[in-house]
This record gives sequence, structure tokens and C-alpha cells, in this order.
Amino acid sequence: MQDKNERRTNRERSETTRAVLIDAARKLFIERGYAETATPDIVAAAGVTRGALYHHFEDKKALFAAVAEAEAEAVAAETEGAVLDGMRPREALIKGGEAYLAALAQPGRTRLLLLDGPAVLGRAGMDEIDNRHGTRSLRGGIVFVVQAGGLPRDLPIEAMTQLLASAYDRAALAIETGGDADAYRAALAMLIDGLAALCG
Amino acid sequence: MQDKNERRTNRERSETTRAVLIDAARKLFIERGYAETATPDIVAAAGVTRGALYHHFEDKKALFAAVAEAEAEAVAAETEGAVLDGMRPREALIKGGEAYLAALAQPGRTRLLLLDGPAVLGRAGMDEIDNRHGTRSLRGGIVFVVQAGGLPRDLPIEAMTQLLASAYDRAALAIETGGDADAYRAALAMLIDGLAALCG
DNA sequence: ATTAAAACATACAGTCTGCATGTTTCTGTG
DNA sequence: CACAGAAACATGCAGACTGTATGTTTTAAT
Repeated sequence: MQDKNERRTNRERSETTRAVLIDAARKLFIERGYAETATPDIVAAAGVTRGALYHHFEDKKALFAAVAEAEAEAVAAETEGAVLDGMRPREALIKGGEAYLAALAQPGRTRLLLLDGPAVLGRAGMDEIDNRHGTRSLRGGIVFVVQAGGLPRDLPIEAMTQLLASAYDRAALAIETGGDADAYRAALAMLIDGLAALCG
Repeated sequence: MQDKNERRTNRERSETTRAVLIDAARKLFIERGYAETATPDIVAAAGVTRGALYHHFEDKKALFAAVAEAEAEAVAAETEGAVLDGMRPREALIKGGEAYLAALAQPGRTRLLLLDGPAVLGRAGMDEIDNRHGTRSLRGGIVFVVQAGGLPRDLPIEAMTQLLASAYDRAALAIETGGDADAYRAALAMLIDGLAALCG
């Protein structure tokens, strides 16, 4: 029955199966959300069986975590690509934020990363993922600005990073549901410039 | 069989049943979260049957929405209670925020209102609830400060309200998971004072 | 009193998740 | 290259849950 089936190493089999599962799951999670996506649909789209899914992932949540990780990495990559070497610190922050909003404008990403993610994995679980990807560059940007003397030196870096990240996330959500994108961009810029103004 | 059953009006029957359902659901949603709470458990705790539940609520989501509404109202009440009449605008904002964080420190409230809420009802659905309660006073506070000349006049009120609310929410979540509360309070104050500094 | 309607209870159908148990494909060793 | 043994995958099953359809009781209205 396995006529032209070229022989594949176990590692190859696993990796492709995992990849095809994550891809199919990502598509459905983005289209319908976590709760409305059933594992039978995922495996059907992936062309495998539920046995394979539960062989590679502990449960549905673990598969979701893998998808969220991949998506967060993609968003981080798109974001960092927008920050060029020559930029001034403040400019880098603004441009990076801009790119972050653009990356999250991809349909379904806000639901996956900002709504389902925290609910399914918990805020702590989502923080772990974010800290491996997106938040890193934001925190880096803030540190950069502080060092350049553009932000107060007594600023609690970690906390402020979280708050600004959260503001950007909310802006992305609001924009997606029809909010005034320019108003949110302006408000974000004012938050950053306001911090800078504290240096006076 | 209904020996000493005093006769109750239909309205009374409905209202008490709805109330007892919402109370039981709130307790369980707060303890275990939305997804891990089954309707059989809710009705058992409430002392009714699933028939009653589905008579009064369209589905589990609708019951959750009612719970979230009640909880948001409670948080708003606690928050507004902390803002006294004589306060200066900035002080009112800070104190109100403080009270908001304290209200959200009640166990399970962050999960209910900040994690499950947006995931189950969507950000838009949660906004509707928030706009009926908590966000109103925050927006009012911001308008207040702007009018007092303490914030830039070209500030996009609606967007900034959302961003600051989001920052407070994230602070509440971070504090609950062991974050440095003082750092977050300081960071929030810096965001507000930074905006004020833009008036220079 | 009697009939309608609202409130509530019971029963059922369909679906989903996670696991236990097969079967196939690869890996390592003599 | 034969042949265990393990890894990868498939199939089948048990328990649980949601939403609805249908029954029963309590209130309302004439």
C-alpha cells in the first residue's frame, strides 16, 4: 500500500506532522476562535487523525500555545523589521509601534493573541510567550530611550513596558472594531511624548 | 405537595430565580473560569434545573454576560466611592485608579472581567458593558482634567480613555500575578503626569 | 371554573475531549 | 539483513456538556 512512499526519517515525520497541525489549527483559530474550533475540524484540515494530534500535543490547549507562539514570533519579526539602525530612539519606538499595529491588523490576529490567548493560557502564560518575542523589542526600545536621556531615569522599566504594550494592544483591538486609527496613534504618541516631557 | 408554599407572583419567581442563577454562576465563574464551569454545576449550586436556566437565558454566554454586567457595576461602584467631591482633578484620577486596582484585587475578578470577558463576549461586547459602568467615570475624570487645563486640549478623549483603562487593567493583572504593585502604581502616575507635562 | 400563558423540570440528540488500545513505520543491534 | 523495540500514527470508546424539545406545575385572566 505504500508503493511510492519514499522512506522518511522519524524526525521528518514528526516535524511535518506538527507543522501541518499548527498550520491548520492557526487557520481555524484565526477564522473562528479557540472555543468554536473543534479538534476534529483541525485534524481534517491537516489531513491527519486525532490520534496524531494527541500524540504530538498534550491537549488542545498545548496546540493552541504552539500556534500562539508561532504567531507572536511572526508579529515580532514584522515589527522589528520596521526599526532601522539609523533611527533616533523616539522615532524607533513610534515606528516600531506603528509596525506592531500593522502586524496585528492581519485578520484574526488580535483575537488569537489578545483575546483567546490570555483567556486560554492565562495572562502569565501569555507573558511568557510575549517575553520571548514582541515585548523584548519594546522593552529594548524603552531602555534605549531612557539611556538616551529621553525618559525619566527612575522609570520602572518592566512595569512601563507592560503598560505601554497593553496600550498598543488595546489600540489594535479598538482599531479593528472600527475605532479611529489616527486618534489612537495620536494618543499613543502623546503617552510616549508625555513621558519624555517629564525629563524637562 | 405544595403545603406551605406561599403564593408568589410570576415576577417574583422570575427575579429570584434569575438572581440565584447569577449568584451561583458568578461564584463558579470566579472560582474556575468560564470554560471550566459547566451549566449542570451552576444549576446545582443555584438549586434549580437547567430548564430554568435556559428559560431565563438564551445560552451560557448570556448568563455570563449578566454576571459580567453585575460585576462591572460592583467594581464601578467601589471605584466611584473613592472619589470625593473636594478632590483636585489629578488627585481624583489617581485615587480613582487606586480604588479601581483595589476593586479588581478581589479574587477572580480580573479573570472574569479582563480575561474571560473579552474572550467570551468579544472586545466590543465588553466595551458595551464597560461603557455602562467603569469607563464612564474614567472618561469623566479625564474630561475633568482637560477642562481644568491639566491635559492637552487636542487630546483624543475616547482613545486616551481606552488606553489608560487598558493600562490600569494590565496593571491589575500584573499585580495579581505577583508583579511589583508599587512599580505599576508609579508607572501609571507617570503616564498621567507625563500627559499633564505636555501642557507645559 | 376554566383556559391560556408563564415558569420550571425532564429527557434526548448531537458533539466534543481525552484516553486506551490497535496498527504501521522507522531505528538500532547483532 | 533479520528482528525486537520504540516511535508515529489510527481507531474506537467512555464520559461530559450544550442546547432543544417536550412534559408538568404554578400563576394570570376572564
